Parts: sequence; structure tokens; C-alpha cells
Amino acid sequence: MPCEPDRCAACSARSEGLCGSFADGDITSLHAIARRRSAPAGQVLVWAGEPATFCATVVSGVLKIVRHDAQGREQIVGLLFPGDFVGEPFADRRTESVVALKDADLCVYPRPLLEQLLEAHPPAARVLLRRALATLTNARRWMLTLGRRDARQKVAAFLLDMAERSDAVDTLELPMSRGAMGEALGLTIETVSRQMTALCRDQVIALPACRTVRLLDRSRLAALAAV
Amino acid sequence: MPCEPDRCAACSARSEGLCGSFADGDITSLHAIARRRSAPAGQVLVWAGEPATFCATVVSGVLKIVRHDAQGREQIVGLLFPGDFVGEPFADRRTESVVALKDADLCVYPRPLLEQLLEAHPPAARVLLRRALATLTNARRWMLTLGRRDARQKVAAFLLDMAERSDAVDTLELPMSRGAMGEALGLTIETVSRQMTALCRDQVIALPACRTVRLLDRSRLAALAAV
DNA sequence: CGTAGTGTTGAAGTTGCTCAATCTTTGTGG
DNA sequence: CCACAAAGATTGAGCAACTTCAACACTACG
Repeated sequence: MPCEPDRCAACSARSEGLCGSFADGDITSLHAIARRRSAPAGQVLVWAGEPATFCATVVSGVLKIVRHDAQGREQIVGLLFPGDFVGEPFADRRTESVVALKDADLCVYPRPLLEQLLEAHPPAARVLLRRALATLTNARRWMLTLGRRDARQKVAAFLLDMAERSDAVDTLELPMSRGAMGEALGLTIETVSRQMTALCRDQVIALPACRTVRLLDRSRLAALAAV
Repeated sequence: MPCEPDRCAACSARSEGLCGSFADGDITSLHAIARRRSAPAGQVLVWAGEPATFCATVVSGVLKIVRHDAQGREQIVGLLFPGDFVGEPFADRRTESVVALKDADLCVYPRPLLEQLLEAHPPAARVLLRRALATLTNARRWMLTLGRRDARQKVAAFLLDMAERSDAVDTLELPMSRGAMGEALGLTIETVSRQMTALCRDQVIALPACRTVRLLDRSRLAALAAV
């Protein structure tokens, strides 16, 4: 009688994403192809341009997905939190880099084996489809911010987004530097910094520390973001 | 013995996307839930905010997917060409509008029936997963353009993208106005227009007509786009 | 105590937007 | 077939916003 492997039973991401599509008895088949890996903040897990050898589930930590162009400019195109799926099945080559913003733990699956598993276990493919569609909708929401909002609105929208993801009531810890915020928002470090201090001056937020944001007036922040 | 319905057999999108995941004998089950619909250029097929009642496959024409914010600013977040899949299964409410840029024909599926079909027919879910992942990668590529490139590079990148999609050798027909280009690029009409004439002046493209672009120097265009 | 990394602030310079006028194309009715 | 209206596209001038460049402050860590 198949039972749940200990590591999965103890995993905080057990009920999330891909893993959540497997029943306790079934999870063995996913566990069988998975190995654990951890990465310190700053480490590059995936290099754009390399062959795509694995996918993964984020167990803990935060990662950024980055694209760069011919002139070396960088744009963060996604953030990965615990439970999120990393990588793209069916794609032989990576077009984006993945970098740890904070120390992270991953559950890694070799891509060929994962693709076999997706064939053999239809609920897994459906769960990935659901997530992919949700991620796409999120990316498109972000496109509106990148294309149409000014610096103030971008920063406000970013803070709201982070607040939602960490379901913070009034204080939230940013998982990244001003530089990374700029990469995500299509702004320079300086502009991000100026907007943060401006929001502070206007009593919309407070900054007890560089990366600690207290939301003083969430509705005004939402109004500024023009969400 | 099941055979291919006439309408599907004659359809130019038969081998594309969702339909392509069904064998000639199987297509009946998709055909059974589908009805045809056509829309003239300019017609709104989906209103953001409405309940999501259907998905569809584009048979002919071009559609735009648009998001708007509280201040009414609009951003095109995707374009749909023949064979592309319209709508988001599993999402109860639309967050984006879909508008025909050119007269279009669609093959429409009621969402609940489609979702049942995805359960019953795993290859269909896998095909949608593949497409969703590819669309996501495309959206992310576009995010780099929106966030990091200046007006000249945006317009150059857009023209290259359109050239690819219509696999044009040297002359391509834009399926949209300058205004829609601006919506897609996060620029004003005026800026798009100025960049187009500048590219013309620099002998990178020629404009026999407003929406007809002749690519005079594709490699220089690529260099300008900084792809 | 010095150095490196990160963040803030200021001044000057560009880029793209706004507003406004003009030109072109398209479509409609006489 | 032409005239006219409406929509789309182009061009120009002035302005606001963001970037760039530069200096300086704060923190952490050896």
C-alpha cells in the first residue's frame, strides 16, 4: 500500500501547485523523480540560453525570473514564491534566467521525467495549465503597469502587489533591493528611491527600515496605483 | 464509424492548437460543442468584467486582447491570429477585453462543456498547456520591450514581431492602426508615427501605404530593436 | 577603522507626452 | 463620379517626467 513519503508529508508546499495535484498515495510517483536543492541569495539557478534540463517547485524563499536584451538591459518578468512552479516543460532551451533573491529551497524534477509524468498523470497537466493561465493573467496585468503607468503609479502598484502576495495586514518585508524593484518596474534605482521617499513624505507608507514597508493608507495607495 | 465533420475538414485552423489535439475520428466531440461566429472589425467579443461564458479558436482574422485601468488607459496585452485560442478556461470572470482588429471568424465553445472535455480528453489539456506556456514566454518577451526599450526600439521590435508572425519576406501588412500600435507599445500615436517616419527616413523600411511596410534592411531593424 | 554594498539626494539633460494644426485616406450620399 | 465628412496619420512647439551623472549617507563586515 503506497503511503506519503516523509519528506513530502513534512513539506510546506505539499498542498500547493503541482504537488497538490497528487493524492497522498500518488505522490510517490512525483517524489520518485524529485531531488532537493537549496540556493543562497544571489545564486543563479538557471542561465538564459542554456538547455532546459529541469523544472522545480519552490519550497521556500523568493526567486526572480529575468530577461535581458542585446544591450544587456534586464527586466524582471516574474517572481516565484513558495509553491510556485519553476521552468517550462516542453521547451528545450531557457530564454530567461532564474536567480534567488533570498535563500531558497527547491524540489527539482528532471525535465524528461516530468514530461512523462504529465502524460501519465492528467491531473498534473491540468493543474499546470491552471497555474500557467493564472501566471499569464498576472503577467498581462503587469504589462499594463509597465506600459501605461508613471513612476509613482508603478511603485504604488508594486507595493500593493507585494502586500497581497505576503498577505500583509499593515507591515510587509520587501524580498528585494531597490535595484531589483527598478528591474521589475522598468525604472532606475534613483527613480524608485525618490518615489518611495515621496510616498513616505505623503504619509501613504512609512519606512522603518529600507526593506520594511508599513502601509499607512492602503486605499490611498490603491488610488495612486490606479488599479 | 466516426468520421471528420465537414466543417472541421474544411477549416483552415483544423491542424492548429486545440483542434490539432484531436484525431479525425475524435474531432466530433469538439465539433459537438462548437458553434461558428463571425465578428466585423471593431466589434468587442469579450468585455472585461463580464462573466466568462465561452472560449474559442480563431479561424480567421486578427483580434487584440486589451486591459484597462481605473483611469481608462488601455494596454494591448496580446494579439490573436488564426489557430490561436481565445479565453481562459477555469476563470469565471474576464479581466481583459477582446476586440476584432480585422473581420474575424471564430469557433466558439461554451466554457463548462469545454472544461468537461479537457477532463475527458487529456491530450487537449496538454496542448492548451503547451500553448499557454508559449504565450506566457511571448508575453514576457514583450514585457522586456515595454519596460526597457525606448520608442525607436519598441517600434522596431514591433515590426520585427509582426514580420515573423506573418512570415513576410520583405513586405508586410499591419493588421492595425497607429493608435493600436501605440496601445501595444505603451506609446502615443504621435510617437509611433514619428518613429515610423524616422525609420523611413533612415531607409530601414519603406511605407508604400500607411499599413504596408516594406522591410529594406532587416538586420539593421533587428539591431535597432536590440533583440 | 576602512571598504564594499545599498540607498538617498541634487542638478542637468533627454525623451516622450500634450496640445494644436495640417494632411491623407476612407466612406457616404448626392 | 464628385463632394464632403469623418477618421486616421503626420508634423511642430513647448513642457513634464524620467534618466544620467555625481556626491554623499548609512550599514554591515572584515
